[in-house]
Amino acid sequence: MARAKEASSSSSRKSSPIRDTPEGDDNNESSSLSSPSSTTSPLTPPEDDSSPSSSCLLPTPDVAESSEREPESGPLRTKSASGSSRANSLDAKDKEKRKRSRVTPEQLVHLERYFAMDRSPTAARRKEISETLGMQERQTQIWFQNRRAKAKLQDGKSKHRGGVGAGVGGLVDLPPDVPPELSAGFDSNLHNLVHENEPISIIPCTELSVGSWKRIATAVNRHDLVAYVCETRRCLTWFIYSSGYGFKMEIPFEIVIDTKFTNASPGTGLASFTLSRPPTFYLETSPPPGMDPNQRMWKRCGDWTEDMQATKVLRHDLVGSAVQLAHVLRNLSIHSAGSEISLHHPSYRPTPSSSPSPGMHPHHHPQQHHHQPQGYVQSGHDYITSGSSDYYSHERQRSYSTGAVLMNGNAGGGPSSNPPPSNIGSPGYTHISPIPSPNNPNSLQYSDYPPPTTHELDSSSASKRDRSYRPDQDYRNGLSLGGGVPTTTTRRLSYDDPSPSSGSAHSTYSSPSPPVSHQSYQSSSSAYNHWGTTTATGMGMASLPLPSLIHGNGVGGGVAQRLYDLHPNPPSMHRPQLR
Amino acid sequence: MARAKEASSSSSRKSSPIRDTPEGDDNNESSSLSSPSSTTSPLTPPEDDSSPSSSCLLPTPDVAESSEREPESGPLRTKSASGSSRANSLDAKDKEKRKRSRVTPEQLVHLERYFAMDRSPTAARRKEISETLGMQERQTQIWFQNRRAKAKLQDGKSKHRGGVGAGVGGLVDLPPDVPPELSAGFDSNLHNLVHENEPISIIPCTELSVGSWKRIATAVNRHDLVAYVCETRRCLTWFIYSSGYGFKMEIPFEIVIDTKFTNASPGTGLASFTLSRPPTFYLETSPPPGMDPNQRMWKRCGDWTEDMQATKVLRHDLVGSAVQLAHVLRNLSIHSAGSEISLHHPSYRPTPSSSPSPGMHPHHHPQQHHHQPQGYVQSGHDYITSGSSDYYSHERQRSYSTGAVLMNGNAGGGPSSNPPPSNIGSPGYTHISPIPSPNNPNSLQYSDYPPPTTHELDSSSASKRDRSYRPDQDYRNGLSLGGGVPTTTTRRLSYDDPSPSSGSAHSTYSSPSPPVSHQSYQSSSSAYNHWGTTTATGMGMASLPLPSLIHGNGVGGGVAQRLYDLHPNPPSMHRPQLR
DNA sequence: TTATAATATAATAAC
DNA sequence: GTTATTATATTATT
Repeated sequence: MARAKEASSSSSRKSSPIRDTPEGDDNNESSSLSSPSSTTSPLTPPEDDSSPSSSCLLPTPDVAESSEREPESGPLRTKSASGSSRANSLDAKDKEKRKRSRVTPEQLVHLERYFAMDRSPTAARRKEISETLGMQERQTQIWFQNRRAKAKLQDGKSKHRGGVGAGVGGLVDLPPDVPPELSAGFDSNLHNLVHENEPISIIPCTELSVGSWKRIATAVNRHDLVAYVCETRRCLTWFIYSSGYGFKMEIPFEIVIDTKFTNASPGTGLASFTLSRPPTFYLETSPPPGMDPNQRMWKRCGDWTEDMQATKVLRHDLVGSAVQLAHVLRNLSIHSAGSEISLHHPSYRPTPSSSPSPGMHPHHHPQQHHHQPQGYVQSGHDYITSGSSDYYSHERQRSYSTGAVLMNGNAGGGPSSNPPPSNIGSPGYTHISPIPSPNNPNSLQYSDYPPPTTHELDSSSASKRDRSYRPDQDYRNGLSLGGGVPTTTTRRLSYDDPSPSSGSAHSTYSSPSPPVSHQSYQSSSSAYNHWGTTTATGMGMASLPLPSLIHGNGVGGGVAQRLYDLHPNPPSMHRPQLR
Repeated sequence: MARAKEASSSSSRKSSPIRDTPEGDDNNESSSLSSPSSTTSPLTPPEDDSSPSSSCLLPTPDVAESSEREPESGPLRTKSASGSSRANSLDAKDKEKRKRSRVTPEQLVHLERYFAMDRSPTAARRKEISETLGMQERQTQIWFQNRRAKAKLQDGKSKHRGGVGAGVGGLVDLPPDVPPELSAGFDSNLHNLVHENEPISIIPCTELSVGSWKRIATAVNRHDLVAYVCETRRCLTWFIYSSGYGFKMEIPFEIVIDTKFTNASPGTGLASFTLSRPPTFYLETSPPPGMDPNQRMWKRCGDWTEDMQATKVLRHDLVGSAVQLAHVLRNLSIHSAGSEISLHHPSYRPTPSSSPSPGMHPHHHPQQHHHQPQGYVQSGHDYITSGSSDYYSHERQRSYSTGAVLMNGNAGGGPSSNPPPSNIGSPGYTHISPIPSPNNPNSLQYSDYPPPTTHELDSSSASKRDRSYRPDQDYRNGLSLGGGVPTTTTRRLSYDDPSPSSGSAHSTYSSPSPPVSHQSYQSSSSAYNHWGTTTATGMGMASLPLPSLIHGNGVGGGVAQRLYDLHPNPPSMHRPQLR
């Protein structure tokens, strides 16, 4: 589809490239010449000079001659032009074109954010970015290229120096081997994305649910779900990136009345937080592409979760790094003695339809009941069955997780119409988004689940991403914390029964019911097992396949959408310009 | 074959590179870093993201957790392995292999030359090149691929810009639309191949004969026969590329005592040059693959034509672009008034066995008589019969021309044994090459002529080449000069009767006798008409189908060989290392 | 000189 | 073998 075109267009790179001025030349070959020249080499080069003359004389001698193309260029090439003698004659002339545009500070801010979200945007995505920022596609492509190179360098450096820290590509995998503490902001991109003024500690996580509202980290680099603790401000924060903008809810330590930690799979745990009151919601105030750039700020707003569940449901379940979560809970516990420590350490070689592991009793709030998916049956494809080998090979599997909410409330498959005007920001926001709900089962057919091996989900980038193996981004640091899970003190002050909502099933893997959030209802198909598997794999989240960027409004309908961008119903479109 | 393997193997690039030290340290902490920015800019100033901060501090984890961005392909990455935290340990091993090698300047020089000769060498050829240059086959393959892509881009560009000049594939076919003058060097590859220090003007040509020695351009891109004029040095040059090395003979304007121009077919003409003395011969001094690369130079040497005919026969017949040739002759004529203008404009729809056209009286020198092949009979496939439609479709036809001389003197079909030591360079060179001569008619059986549509000739690449239509290289720029042929002034100073040797029959098409060189003689059959056809096509030269590289030593025997590399008996192997 | 826009090329991967 | 894309290496620029 569209993609193809873009791709093609991109190809034009050279032709139209950067510069408006068609100039082009190219030829280059720079390399060729460079080498020769550099060299020492005696022969050919020398004589060249003579050639110059030739160029003048002849009708069109050599190569490029292209001189025609640019009058302006005089500088460089002029002389050499002739180059007749040496093979590279071409080269000489080449250059010139380089106009070297400069990204504006504003653009830079956005670019960095996009980069933080996805280091290698697809052509389609690049195009959007380009349009949004008013840059040429080629320019954007190059920017990302260089940015990746830069990141890599930095990573390399930091590693050499610091040793551990920053993972390879600037991604922060997980705590290398021994990072008992919360991982700090190792990822500059992430910090940039979150843009907090206070220091924060990132909590690697893959899934967050509040009532039937759920958010699943789509892909490794997507940073569309980030949890962090700010000791300074004494609060926990759930950051969500959707449609190019950020949303977050802050939970002051003080309102956490109870916590519970459950070991989900090796290295992965489920932390449940019970609050005494709803968190505080924020959305980003980002400057329209063209105006005051660096001004991104957090602006307080009303509950942007679907049905405002976060206001109604006071239990938050976060699946993420066991170590990190345990650490967080421990810290919270400091304030008061906690209790309720649930170490559930499922065997790593679970049998496909294993029974729910002990201590993993799903529980959910009353409010969410209406959203409760029911009748889920898992027949199980058992990824798990493969045994330990799967443990690390999960990346090949796709995350079946989800039965998700569509991005901008785009229900079934049609492109989303212009989403409801920003409900966000307005406290009284009533959820309007046409999220596929149980009521509308058709919007999401589980039958559509792609086969396990497939992981293509982003409708917009599917074709292109297919080949995106991208080794460099693939660091799965198994962080095998071993099965052992840190104990956590939990304090329970009240409110609600700590049993997690059934819908969220964070217990993951051993539990037969899919983690799929609210709309998940449904049926029997074996496909539902996937979750268990996913979680089982190392950090679990890493294995989530969905790659592409969210931000898509109308884009692909149906299936693709439901897969990623799961539960975001955040304010769709509050940024008109972002398209 | 091997190739497949190589390709497959490569997949993981990154894993190992970056992080060598697995160790990790710890982290430090946390928060600190993030807000750094706090500084002046409220939000995230662009810079911060970058890294600075992060790089310093970051120990570890964070976000992503997961690792890899997507499960997808899993192939390679087994990764799984160790439980240790970071996965990459393993995968590292798998791939990595291809670390981005860099071709050396020396290799580049050779590669460019090979490329100039043939843009798409066959696998066999690539293998040879690889061995010669010490590169991996895969590497060579990729180099050619990329080089082709580059050439295409450049061509595209140049075309857009300059319009005329450089033909599509960098080939110089003929003067685009209005180039009345000699086509200058539009083809950088060609110039690189010829490597003259002075500016030159290429004369598109397809066939050259001197006595019974004949050279036919094998394929469009082969550049194995290039004629050019160097105004600076005031000489005509016939360049021949064979076995990876170049040979040339220079004809100073001064020694041209007579010229004659005959129109052969639309756009194609035959220029006959009568000299007052033999030309000067040169061979390339190319550096052995491993040593001083750019050192290719022309070294004077003795006559390298078969039987040293160029020393004995002073008449040179060149078939090529009518316009260009006419222009050349005109220039030569400037020196003295010429005469002898023969405009023979055969009908373009010749009937298969048409009678010889007027004015096309074949003539040949006495000397060559002894080489005259005799008794050849051609049964004649008539390609020509197809009529005008063939005019432009000629490229699909094969050049029947030839009854050729084998490359390194390899007669019939067996692989050539090590060719005779360089006879070249030694003035007294006596031709030793076992060229299939009339004496050994069996070595070449005309009966083997492949069917008209096939043009596959290179034994090594035959199968592969079959489909080589190669649109991009096929520009027959119609240059439709119309049937009209430019008149040419000829000056005749003496020496010999201008009547061309019968053997060479350049008169082409209307003449029943084939242009086939020395052994051609022969007879009546309609098959001989092909020349007319070939020539008839636009520039003619472009239409010659034989694509592959010459250079073949022992490679295919028999038929294939005789087709291309026709009369090259140039010094075989004067470059030992080149194999 | 550093940092970054551009360019060029090796290598891939999907057709 | 072609096209598109990425990782790199280099160059040019500011």
